[in-house]
Amino acid sequence: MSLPPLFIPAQVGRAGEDVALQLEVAILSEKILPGVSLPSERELQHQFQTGRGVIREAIRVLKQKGLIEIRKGSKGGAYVKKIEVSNVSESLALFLKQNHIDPIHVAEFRESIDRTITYLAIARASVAEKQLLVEKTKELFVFIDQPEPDMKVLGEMDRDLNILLAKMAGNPIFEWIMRALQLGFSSHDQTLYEHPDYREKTIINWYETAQQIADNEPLSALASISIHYAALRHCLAAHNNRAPAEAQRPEILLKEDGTLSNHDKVKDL
Amino acid sequence: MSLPPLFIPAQVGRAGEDVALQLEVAILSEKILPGVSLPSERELQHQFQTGRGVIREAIRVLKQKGLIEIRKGSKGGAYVKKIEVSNVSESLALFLKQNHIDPIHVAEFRESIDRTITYLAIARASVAEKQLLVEKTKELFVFIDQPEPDMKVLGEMDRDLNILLAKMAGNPIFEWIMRALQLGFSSHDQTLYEHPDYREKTIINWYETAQQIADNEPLSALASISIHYAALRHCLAAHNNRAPAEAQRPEILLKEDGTLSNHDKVKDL
DNA sequence: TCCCCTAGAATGGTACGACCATTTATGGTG
DNA sequence: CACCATAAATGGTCGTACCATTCTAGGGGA
Repeated sequence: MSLPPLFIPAQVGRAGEDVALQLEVAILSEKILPGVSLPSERELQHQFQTGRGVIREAIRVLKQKGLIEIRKGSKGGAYVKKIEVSNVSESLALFLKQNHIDPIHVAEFRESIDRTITYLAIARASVAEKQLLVEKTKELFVFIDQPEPDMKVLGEMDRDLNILLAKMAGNPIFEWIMRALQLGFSSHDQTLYEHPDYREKTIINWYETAQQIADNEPLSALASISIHYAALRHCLAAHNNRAPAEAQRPEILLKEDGTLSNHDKVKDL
Repeated sequence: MSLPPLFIPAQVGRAGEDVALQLEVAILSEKILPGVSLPSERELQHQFQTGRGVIREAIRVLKQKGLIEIRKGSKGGAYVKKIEVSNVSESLALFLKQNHIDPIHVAEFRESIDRTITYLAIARASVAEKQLLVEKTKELFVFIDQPEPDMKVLGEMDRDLNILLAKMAGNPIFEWIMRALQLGFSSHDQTLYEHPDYREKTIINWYETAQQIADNEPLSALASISIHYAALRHCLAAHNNRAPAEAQRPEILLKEDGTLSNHDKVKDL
């Protein structure tokens, strides 16, 4: 109760956006703190003087933005949470996905990021963190010589290693970028792990890089990274030759074919 | 019509997510192309065998993800669009806002990106592009010695220069990242332009960098960039000293104060 | 014939009410 | 004291009605 009620009635026509905006402001300005729930939908409905549908749509938007988390049942509701890197990464991943980025460009970008991350990690990470990285890379060795390794597990370990390293750089933006890249192209490093040859080399390379990071040898570590990406480029080139896959983007369909209804313009499954 | 109807009825309990997911897959797999609209809400309602509210919530999610654009009226509907950088930058900005990212981290990230971009631009851009960059940087000189420069125009020119340079790197990812950064922190480089001293130095530095790129002198160009960011760091440090702004994040409130209703836990306006 | 303008249709936006499903708290029963 | 049934709170779904906006087609006037 009380409260010059925090929220004011929404204007019609864009009530949804209005409500979402007011709630977002309240959250970002920390008038509602992480861990606390927003009022229930029915309560908000009263405060905003609007229909419940509007409230629900606004809440969906906030949920999508990663600002809140929704729980069902008694004591349920929309709980404010801290934005986490993983939430934000999705949009970049989506973006990269829909724009058909050439894997070679992704590799190039990642190499650039990786080099900086490595450099920073050597300078900033604690001895314990560096040692942890080495230990984690050691775990990869169980995959060597296996004829049929569990690619899912291997990919996940690789991903975790990359994120761990990014964290060690001590700059959250790098972690964000790395997570986004992993989300968008989890299948990416897979190409390297597919061939037993490359797999072994890549795993050894990971271990050596970690060791060089732990030993504070930036030049050696950067050299290892160069080797890794040279292998990746080589591998990608081989793939491309096998399947040139022109991937021409279809142009936007114009609407002059007025004879078709919307869902007739849709490609068949 | 036709169609083994593209979409299948949604399960209850999480129908909204289900619908959103199916629509997203249809869009990302290009079963529905950019510029074409999804079926109307009422049509989707039939295809998914669900209520209209569910459809609307799903559509809100897609809109928030930046996958579609909604138009009212006849021939209105949810039109698929290509994802644009603005969506990425919005979530990036949101992330930085709620997590109180240190500007120094942004600068660090940008420096890393800038160095790679410069390196690539020297290797890949055409002579004409490089000359264009030089010409554009020359235009900055009109701002030197002006006591009250139009910061808006200056900021815009700086932004365009950055994006132009990113384009010259010949890898779209760098361009997009640069655009996102510019949109997310347009105010960022402003700090450098605010002081007449730094302003002049920064402008001269831009020109020198462009010239060195045109002359294919990567090492000199990288040195110039280092100087630029050293100045930026210095400038940011000065700002921080003036306003330490501890910005302690309040810890998550626990729920043991069961006597208060949800909206009583909210801070007053 | 040509232009404008209005009426209708299509579509998203809002409101309300009912009921279901899930979760938590409460209190009774063994 | 432990366990379980019941009630209450809350999000999730459905359906209907109506409003607001936009496009289109057809009619009326110049």
